[in-house]
Amino acid sequence: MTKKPDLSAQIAKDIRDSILSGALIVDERLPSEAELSDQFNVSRPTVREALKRLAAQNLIRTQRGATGGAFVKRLRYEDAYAHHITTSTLLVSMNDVSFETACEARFALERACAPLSATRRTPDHLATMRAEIHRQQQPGLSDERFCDSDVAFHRALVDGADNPVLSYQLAGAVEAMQPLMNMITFTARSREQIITLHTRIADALDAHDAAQADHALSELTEYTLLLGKEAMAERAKQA
Amino acid sequence: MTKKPDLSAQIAKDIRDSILSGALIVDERLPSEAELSDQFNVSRPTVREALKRLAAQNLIRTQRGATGGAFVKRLRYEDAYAHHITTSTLLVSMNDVSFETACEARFALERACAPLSATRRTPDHLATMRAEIHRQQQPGLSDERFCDSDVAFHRALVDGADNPVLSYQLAGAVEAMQPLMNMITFTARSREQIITLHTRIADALDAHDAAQADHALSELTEYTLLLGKEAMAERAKQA
DNA sequence: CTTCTATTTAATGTCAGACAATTGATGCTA
DNA sequence: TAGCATCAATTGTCTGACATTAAATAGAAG
Repeated sequence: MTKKPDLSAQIAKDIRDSILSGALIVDERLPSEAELSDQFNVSRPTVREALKRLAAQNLIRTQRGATGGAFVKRLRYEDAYAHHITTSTLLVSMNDVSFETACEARFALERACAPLSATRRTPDHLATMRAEIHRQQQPGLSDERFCDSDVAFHRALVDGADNPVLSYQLAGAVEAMQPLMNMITFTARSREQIITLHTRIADALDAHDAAQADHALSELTEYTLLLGKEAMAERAKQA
Repeated sequence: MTKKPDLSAQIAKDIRDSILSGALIVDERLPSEAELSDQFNVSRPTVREALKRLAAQNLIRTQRGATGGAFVKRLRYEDAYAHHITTSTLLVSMNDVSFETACEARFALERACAPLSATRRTPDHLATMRAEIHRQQQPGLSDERFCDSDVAFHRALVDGADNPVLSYQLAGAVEAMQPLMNMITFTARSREQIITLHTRIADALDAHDAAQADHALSELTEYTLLLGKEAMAERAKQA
């Protein structure tokens, strides 16, 4: 039952808890590395390792110079996004999540956004969606670019709900699917099908028609699952 | 436009990219700290800071001893959960996300799970939900405990969908709301109301009735928003 | 020959002290 | 007052050492 002491991890946990509990507030300066090593009775390198751990989690930022030091960082969506996406992607790839599971999660969440997006989408969101649809129609587009555009389209849909919490959680599900989507070979016919559905979705949001959007998204879910199943079968045959 | 070099951050990025790209696979051993300091032409403490960053992101684990070293870590849901939840919580609290926004996100996502949960929930999930409902009826229960039970109830609902990706993304939205929920004072009457809706949800899932579950969840959303609005008004009055 | 034990060894964990680089603050000068 | 040089505090980095851990190995006992 003896735990594994790891001073830098313990110290990081201590400070992290202080931030989480509100004992340390945003932009507050932590004691200097020298002071911390006194307080915790460890050497400066050990304190530094702890601080680097916190920095990796976007909990603090450091600044050099006379008035420098480590400061509690206001966690921004942009910073959290990158982390969230890589974690989600790794979770999917390292735990052998099936195409079906990832696909189901993604579209279930997107359908949760659709009604809100139908109400709140701005002309800007619609313009982005139309632009991506247009891009998807380009003849020489590689499969990978097609996927990129697909993600951009869906991101606009989600952002149309104008709820940053939703956007954040969704980003993980949408981006985590991309590696799986990239395993699909999109034929001209399947692209056409997808673009038709994208257009129906954009039209529905344009018309503030949540039911239509939901219906088109449902069809898109089914179709994507079918494409995935085909791609997996193809892959299995080659092995 | 001069960037800020920060060797340990750069090295961490290098290694992280190698993991993300698949150049380093799960359980593969990284070079020793001494070898890494040679490769990157930096000192061992700098390498260590980089490795600690990666460890904080659950990307590697380290092991002491003769055959020890740093190994690419299989990212587990349990590990990712804790990180995801603290990040989501901080995002909400540090960016002044309103009760309405967080609540809307949470219930929109839960409603996305409900149809799946109506199909797949096991007797185990139902039992958990019933147990939490029972707990919520206890007379002396503190508001905080009531919230805990509420979270547990909804977690069971989400887990009933039997989709780990969904559960993961949802956990962030549900847990991030807890601090906001804790600002609410639950009267006997409001608890009764919530318990009634929880019972309707459990009954609906029991009967595989997705429409009923959705309807009850919709009512619960409205009611929670109302409670939140009252709590915020109360709070504003006192200030 | 097998089994247990002691030793070796390679790795991470920690420490101490030093110097470099950065940057706001201070004080001097014109 | 404005501009400039200096100072001081702090993080960033390096060197070298020792402590701790745990597998592998060699040796002793049965």
